[in-house]
Amino acid sequence: MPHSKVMAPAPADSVAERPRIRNITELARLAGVSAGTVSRALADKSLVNPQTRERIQTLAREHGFRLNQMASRLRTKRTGVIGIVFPLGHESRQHISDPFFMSLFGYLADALTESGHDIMLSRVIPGDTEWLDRIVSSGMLDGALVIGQSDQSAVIDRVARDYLPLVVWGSHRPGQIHCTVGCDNRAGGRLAAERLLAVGKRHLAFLGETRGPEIADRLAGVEEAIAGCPGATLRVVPTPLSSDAVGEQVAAQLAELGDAIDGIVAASDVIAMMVLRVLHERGLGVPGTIAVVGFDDLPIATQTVPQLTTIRQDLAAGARAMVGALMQRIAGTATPATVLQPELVIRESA
Amino acid sequence: MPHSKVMAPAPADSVAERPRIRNITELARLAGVSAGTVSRALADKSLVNPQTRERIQTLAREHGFRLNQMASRLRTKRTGVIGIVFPLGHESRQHISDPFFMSLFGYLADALTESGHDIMLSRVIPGDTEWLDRIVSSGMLDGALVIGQSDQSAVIDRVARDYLPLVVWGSHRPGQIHCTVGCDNRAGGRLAAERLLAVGKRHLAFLGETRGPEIADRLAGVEEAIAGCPGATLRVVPTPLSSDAVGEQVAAQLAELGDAIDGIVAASDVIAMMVLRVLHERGLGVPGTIAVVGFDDLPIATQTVPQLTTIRQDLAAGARAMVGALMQRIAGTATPATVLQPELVIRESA
DNA sequence: TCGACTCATACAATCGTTTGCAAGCCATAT
DNA sequence: ATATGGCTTGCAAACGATTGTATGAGTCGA
Repeated sequence: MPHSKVMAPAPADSVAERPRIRNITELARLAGVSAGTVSRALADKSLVNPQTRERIQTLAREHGFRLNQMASRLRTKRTGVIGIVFPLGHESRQHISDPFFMSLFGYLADALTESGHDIMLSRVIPGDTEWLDRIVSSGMLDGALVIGQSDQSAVIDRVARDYLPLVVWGSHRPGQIHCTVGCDNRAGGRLAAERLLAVGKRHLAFLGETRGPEIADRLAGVEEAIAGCPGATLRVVPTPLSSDAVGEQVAAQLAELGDAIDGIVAASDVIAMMVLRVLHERGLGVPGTIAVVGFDDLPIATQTVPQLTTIRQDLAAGARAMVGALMQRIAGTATPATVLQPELVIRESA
Repeated sequence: MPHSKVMAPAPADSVAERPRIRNITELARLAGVSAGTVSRALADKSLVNPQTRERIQTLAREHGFRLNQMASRLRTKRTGVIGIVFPLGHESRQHISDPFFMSLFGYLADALTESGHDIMLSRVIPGDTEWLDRIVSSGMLDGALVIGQSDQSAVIDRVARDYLPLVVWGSHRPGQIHCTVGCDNRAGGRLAAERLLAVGKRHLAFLGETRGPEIADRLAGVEEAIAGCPGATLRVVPTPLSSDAVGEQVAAQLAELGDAIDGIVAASDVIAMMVLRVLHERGLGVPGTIAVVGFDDLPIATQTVPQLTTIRQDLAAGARAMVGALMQRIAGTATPATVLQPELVIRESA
């Protein structure tokens, strides 16, 4: 069958006038050299005569010629693409536009493009335990970054056993195989609770879904602080990190808690933001009646009313650490986990 | 089997034990067939005997074998990857984590993965006029989606002239070559201003950077409404959509405007949010003293205090329209622009 | 029993680039 | 004049999957 090509709506311009150069061989014929030479010239290899190189490069530019990446990547076995994945184990309704994910993603994107890599965002099919296997063995990636462990630590560990170029944002646990970068969530939780205790609050609630190690560690930190303060109490309320209905859920939870509490540690700024809104609607003063501490210090934390007191994770540094570790692993060197120190940022809500 | 013995999670390395299968030929030898047959079997082609097919698929699964995507894509000339780009023409400090971008991106990601496509996020080098050329001729993409025209309409048009699979979120202008999906920004601007006029405000300010067609259209709509209302005045203040220092900038601008205004049309919800925060700090009542209308109706619009009255763009519908048009264009059919109708959402701020 | 016909599989060319090796050219040293 | 060696360049074999065509083994009817 002949090549049936659909015609685009009549274009006509200078570039299209010249016969389209479709591959390196055609360009080679045009330049009067061999394909190999063109390849080397375009790659700026020193083996070709500077004049020839310049001539070929000019020709390529004039004809708007670009190398076919698929062929090149097939040959070199380097794709220049890094996968970024956001596992949604226990919260399949969690949206990709989750602010935390997006913030870290933005920093990662900056760091990766800086080092000349493209980014592929991979879909995670909820309920599938092979999600990471599919992604790393797709043959499209030089390496992968996973944002958040969710409740998928076991899956990640299994893959990490024989796939080196993999770095994960999350908590490091003893015996864990995969390389993590993340903050000391336990210390962060402790800081949050200590702040509330310091401003005189005694009856705290923790809002967060503790199935993943990160949030669990934050809760552990809170519990530690509580244990160190006689008379202090803690209620734990499972609240998903973010989803469509989380607003109403928070409202219901707070209504149920009633007057039993005077301080809240939210597992994330997003949850804290919803909490502030609900408290405002119920006419409860923040921080007077109930004080609130968030976690993450996302940009939105400064935009809430009142501004959010929160635990800062340095995501820019975290992203740099992740990319650095990944590059080492791509080069073949295993890397240890990185633990960043969280920091209490005092604003108005506690 | 004797007493119940706790099984250490059987190091499922039954996979790792066997010699690693690296390509289709090795798998073929193992299965005692030819490479071609394996290829067809894995692709579920009907030409192979069902038994053979099943046997090969099982073998592939046991050995954790996946096709090399690069090779496959080189051969078929289909990549299954769609590029998503965010041009940053006049606002190079605008961050990739811009909430509007991320919201639309989220919907696009959903729609694209639904249709079995991968997503590649491409970097735009500020100050480079070849950014889109590089992206579309990288050979990695089946098509591209551009989010926002910024001030790059000319560049986009030039590329669209001979690259069909390209769809852009933004405004449609007469004579424009590239296919857009977007809302009627002029109508949206008019709705916003009319709302302010309807609640008795007469001295309005428009906060937004009007170099791109979208914001310019919104302003045009506002001006239309003003023109239809004797005694109404308008001040236009160029405010970037989002960047690191935009908060302070808004503060300075509002301070300068002083008491000259009683209503604000913000070019986006993000700007509106900053405006609310600044007004609150300066003790100005919203909507009493100054009423505020945003644009976009992002999720954050319901989280502000007071909740934001804004112009809703249906991003979910927009994303579906973009992906639909792109699929048609990939198949070779040109598509017309889609214009969605914006809608006034009245909350508390105006 | 033989040709026609199916069905399943093997063969081999192809996608476009990269790269080790060989070959050609030219200048310099012997 | 010949050998030596440095630069350039050409040649051809990969990379791994896909697919049109050819081949071989059965099956069936006459």
